[in-house]
Parts: sequence; structure tokens; C-alpha cells
Amino acid sequence: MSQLPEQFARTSVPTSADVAQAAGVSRATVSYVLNDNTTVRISDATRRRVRAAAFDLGYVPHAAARSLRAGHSRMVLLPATHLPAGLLQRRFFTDLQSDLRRLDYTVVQYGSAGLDPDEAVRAWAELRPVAVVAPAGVPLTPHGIGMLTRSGAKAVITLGPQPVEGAHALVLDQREVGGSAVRHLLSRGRRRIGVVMPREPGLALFSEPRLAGALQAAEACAGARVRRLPLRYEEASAAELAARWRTLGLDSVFAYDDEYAMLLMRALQDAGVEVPAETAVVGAGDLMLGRLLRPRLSSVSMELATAQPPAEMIDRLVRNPGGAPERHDLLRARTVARESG
Amino acid sequence: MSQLPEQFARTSVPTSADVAQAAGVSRATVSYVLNDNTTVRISDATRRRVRAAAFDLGYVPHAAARSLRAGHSRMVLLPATHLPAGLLQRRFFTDLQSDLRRLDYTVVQYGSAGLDPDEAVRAWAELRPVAVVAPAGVPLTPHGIGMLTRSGAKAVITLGPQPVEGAHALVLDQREVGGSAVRHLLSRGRRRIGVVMPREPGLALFSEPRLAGALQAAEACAGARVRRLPLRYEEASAAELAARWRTLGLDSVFAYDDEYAMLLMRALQDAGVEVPAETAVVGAGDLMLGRLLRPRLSSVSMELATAQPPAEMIDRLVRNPGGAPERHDLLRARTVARESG
DNA sequence: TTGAAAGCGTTACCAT
DNA sequence: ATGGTAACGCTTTCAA
Repeated sequence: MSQLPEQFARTSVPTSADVAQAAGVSRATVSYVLNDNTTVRISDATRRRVRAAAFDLGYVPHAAARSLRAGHSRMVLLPATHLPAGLLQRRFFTDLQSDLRRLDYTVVQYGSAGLDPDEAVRAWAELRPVAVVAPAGVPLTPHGIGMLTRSGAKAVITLGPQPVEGAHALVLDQREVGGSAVRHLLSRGRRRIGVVMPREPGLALFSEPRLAGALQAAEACAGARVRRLPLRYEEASAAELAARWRTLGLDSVFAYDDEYAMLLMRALQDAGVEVPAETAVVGAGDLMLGRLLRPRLSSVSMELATAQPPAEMIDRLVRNPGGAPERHDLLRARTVARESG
Repeated sequence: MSQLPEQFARTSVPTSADVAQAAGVSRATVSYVLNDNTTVRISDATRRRVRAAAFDLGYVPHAAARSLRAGHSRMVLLPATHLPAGLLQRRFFTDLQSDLRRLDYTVVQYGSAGLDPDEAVRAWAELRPVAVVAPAGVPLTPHGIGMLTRSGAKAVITLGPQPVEGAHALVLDQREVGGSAVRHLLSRGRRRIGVVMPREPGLALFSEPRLAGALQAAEACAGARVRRLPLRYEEASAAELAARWRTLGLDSVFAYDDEYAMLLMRALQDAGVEVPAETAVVGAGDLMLGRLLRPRLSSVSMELATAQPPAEMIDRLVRNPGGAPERHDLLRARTVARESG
């Protein structure tokens, strides 16, 4: 049964018809056997013949043909950003991916770098995904959500600092990060607080909400002042800021994240500004690296708290579409006090 | 022309047949117009009618149906690893993605976390990609390559420390990294060289070749000795290693990468071992962070040198399949001397 | 227990 | 210049 009836079969990709011919049965029987269809009885001998033929030919079903026939796919699309994903987001995606696989979805990341918003959404829609999970930084508009929905997506979900009208939202509210840092600094008696704002494009998506949270937290305390400090991720930029530090009259700084904090803290120390005596420094992300500095870096630790695992939420929304947009806050922030402030 | 002829059309995903009906033409004409087919003449009035109908209905072509009909896709599949991708690899993928898009390929990342090698390859083959670019860490065997080829992949390319039999290879030869670091240390008169080996699973793929390169470089120098130093990415593990440092009799260490180098250097300093006087430390990756340490971290700087852009290579292999496996070395390593060694 | 046939959305060929 | 029709690979209903 492992002979090739036609030489031609070797040159082209084997189809279920080839398997049927090799096994001496009909295409329907092949489908029944390979999909373990239980509504129909097939003899064990036939089953074995079909499986052997499929194996011999190296037959692999054609996903596009299958989902075309089925009228729907089980593809969950994750449009990828050009933004450097943080550790937190990478872990989130890794977990989401394996959880969704367990629920029998196919997870596909689709890079949209260099497409304008309309082209991008159109490209996603062509793939007819059953659900779309769009991280911050992808250009998803209410119009785009409509296009995805009309092309069959049962659930469109945003993941990021703020929801988008018409889609479900897994909200990572960055305001909590700035808020936690500032409340921590206030509790330590600091009042004139700088907030580092990365000049790198794209990060504004995160830094602006962090600043907003910082401002909001400062309002709770009379006499507290918050000031923006634009900074490029370069030694020269940090040195320049440190050189005029004393003219700013600040007693503390929330440095956007641990990497900017390291950069700034080093520049401050080099400029003779004592940390934390003269200026307290707080980062965010709680990287291992911050613990290796002297003084050890205080940092806002973030984690994702999910009542229901995101994969299950997606599955639920897919099975039961059309409900009102859901919104879930995932980000929990907590400042870990170390030596720098 | 924006009226809906049937209410039914609103509830389901519009097809080219719906567009044809709305525009009062045949499906063929719709296809001609929307694909700008030049071999056939269509009146401008008809063209406008068709386009307007497509727009009104929100028609988006169905990629699966299209590639089923065409008999081939233009999908380039990038199986994703569970491994944390380095900066270098992320940049590589970002560039590859936009370059391939310019050549009109669709790039899809497919997460295979939690699948065994056979399942994974089968899942990839079901998608009928025209090319597969497999980074290190995905379980691609010669058998898997055969399965992909038989299911229509015109090019299978590995990206990583070593080639796989039967596939084209973009080789990132990590031996050069260890070699460059050790040659640097030797030139500074160091002879008893430790090499940090991360205990984290998965990193062995990179650390073992780096060690091999280090050993090879040391052979060129009589009296040079190289010793493995297993280390977990944790402060406790580094402290333990630092505590027994002097019993090891080493005068220098290549610390796998900048992060492990920072961890170890801090632990050494805390244990009273002077850097670089007593022990020289070299990292790899040339991260900004290393420049912020005191002493500033010496590091192996890596870059990808490509004679032909990888996207063009893939395009060439796809258009002209069946050639002998190609192999290209991409990684160039060069040690940047700073203060730590 | 098995086979024939229809149909998913597209495009290419051959008529009109 | 435009329209009918067949075919891509697969699943499923119905009939034998």
C-alpha cells in the first residue's frame, strides 16, 4: 500500500484525493477517518489503510481549504507593533498564545510595520480572523473595528493604556504606575517631583498616562509640584539634564522606567547630586538590573491581575458575540522601596 | 447604488458575488476591476460602479479563497520561539518583515509554544507557506524540512547558531562572540579565563557555541586556560560564585552577555574583588546599560553583516527553488574595550 | 459502510 | 466588452 500509483503524485502536494486513490476509497472516507468523525462507522481495516496511505504520501490537510469550506476559521490575530514590547507584554502574549492553543485556536502574529491604518486593517480582514487582539501602538480606529467585524471577526479586543470605542478592552492603565510612584515619594516627604518623559517616539503612549497619574496623585497633597523632564535615552541627554539639575529645584524624580532611571541616576551621581539624599529616584518595571545599582533602585513593580484568564475571555466572546463592549483593568502597580528613594 | 438589494446582505460577510449583484455585473467583472486586470477592457463607468459597490458593502477579499484558487500563497512563516529574543534578533525580524512586505509577501509569526516537534511542523505545513524562516530554538529536524517542502514550501531557512541538514542557513555563529572576547583578554595579558554559562534552560543554544569559540581562541596561546562557570540569573547565585572567586584562581571572565556581566561584576565588587585590577570582566551585546556602570563594561559588540538583504535572498530562493542549500554567515563580533577589562 | 455531489470565495479560460 | 463556467482542496449531506 505504499506504492505510488502515479509518478505524478510525487511532484505535487498530496491532496485528500491522492490519499483516497492510494487507499482505494473515496475522498469522503478519507475525511471521516482523518477527522475521527464518529457519526459514521468505518471498518478498522479501512481506517488503517487510509491512515497508512496518508502517512506514506506525507499528506497534510490544507488549512485554507478547510476553513473556506467550514465558513469560519479559528485564527486569533495579534497585529504586532513596531514598539519594543516590555517584559510584561511579552509574558502576556506568551501565556495568551499557549492558553489559546489549548482552546484549539491558532494564534498568528501579523507585522504591520510600514502600512497605513487603512491598509493594515484591510490586510487583517483579508485573513478572516475569528478574533483580533490589538496591542497599543497599532492603528485601530472605530472604523477599522467596523471593518473587522463586518468581515467576520467575532471579537475585537484592544490591549493597552486606553480603550477604543466599539471594541472590548483589556486596559493596562499606566496612570496607576505614575500614581503609585508619586504617592510613594509624597509619603517620604518629597514635594517637588520631576517626571521623566522619554523623547523616543512611540513611548508617549505610555509616558503621558504615567504623567497624568502622577499629576493626579500630586493633587491630593497641597504643596506638591510635578514637572515634566524630557529625556532622550542617551548619555549626552542625561548629562545635559543633570548639569542643570540644581536650577530645577527638585527633590525627587520618577524616571518613567528602570532603564531611564539608571541612565539619569548615573548622570546625577556623576554631576555630584547625591541620591537619595538630595534627590530621590524611582523607576518602574522592577528589573533585576535595578537591584545591582548603588544605591539600589526603588521601582514600581507591575503585574497583570486577571479575574478570568484572557484566553477564556476571548473564547467566551467568540462563542457569544454581539454583547456590549467589556472592559477589564489588568494592571496592578506597587512601589518597591529600595535605597534610591 | 448604495441601496442594499437584500437585507440579508447586511448580516453576512459580503462576497464578490454580492458586489457583482449590487453593481449589476458578473463576478468575473468584479474580479477584473478590483485586481486591475489589464488583459481585459472594462468601461470606466462599469469600473466606477463596481468600486462604489465594493466600498459601500465594505467588501474585503478572502485571502484563503484567493490562495486556494491561485494554488499558492505568498505567506512567509516565522515560527516563534519561547526564547527571549535578543535586541539583535528583534531588529532582524522587524527589518525582514518590512522588506518582505515591500516584495509583496505576507509575514506571519506563528507561536508553537507547547507543541512537540512533529505537531509543530504539521501545523506550519497546514498553512502552506511559500517559505519558512525558523529561528534557533524551534524544533526543526531534517524530517520536518522534508514535510514542509512536500507541502509546498519553496524555501526553508534556519536562522541561528548552526545550520540544519537540508535547509538554507543564515548562520549567527556564536563562536565568534566568545572568540573575540577571549582574544581581547589574551591581548591584555590575561591567561586564566572564566566563561559564564547561564543555567537558564534554552540559553545553552547560545552559550555552548560561545564557550567553544572561547576555547578555540585560547588554544592559540600557550598557557591560557578556560573554565566554565555555571551561573543562574539571580543575585544569590552570583554572590555564591563571587564568594569562592579567589579559590578559582582566575584573572578574567567572559560573562556570556552584558546582563550576566553586570550581575557578576556587582557580586565581585561586593565581595571585595577589584575590577579590572584583580579580575577583568567582558560582557556581550554592548548595551547602553553597561556604559553606565563603574567601571564601564567592556563588551563584545555584534552586528549582522549581510551581502544581500535576507528578504531578497528569500525572494530569490522562492522564485528559483530546488538549488543546493545556501549558507551565509551573518554575525560579526568585535570587542569594545572600556574600563572593566 | 461507502460514494456521489454540492458548495465555500476566488480567478482564469472560453464564449458571447 | 462582458458573462458563464470550471477548478482549487476540503467537509458534509444525502443516497445507495
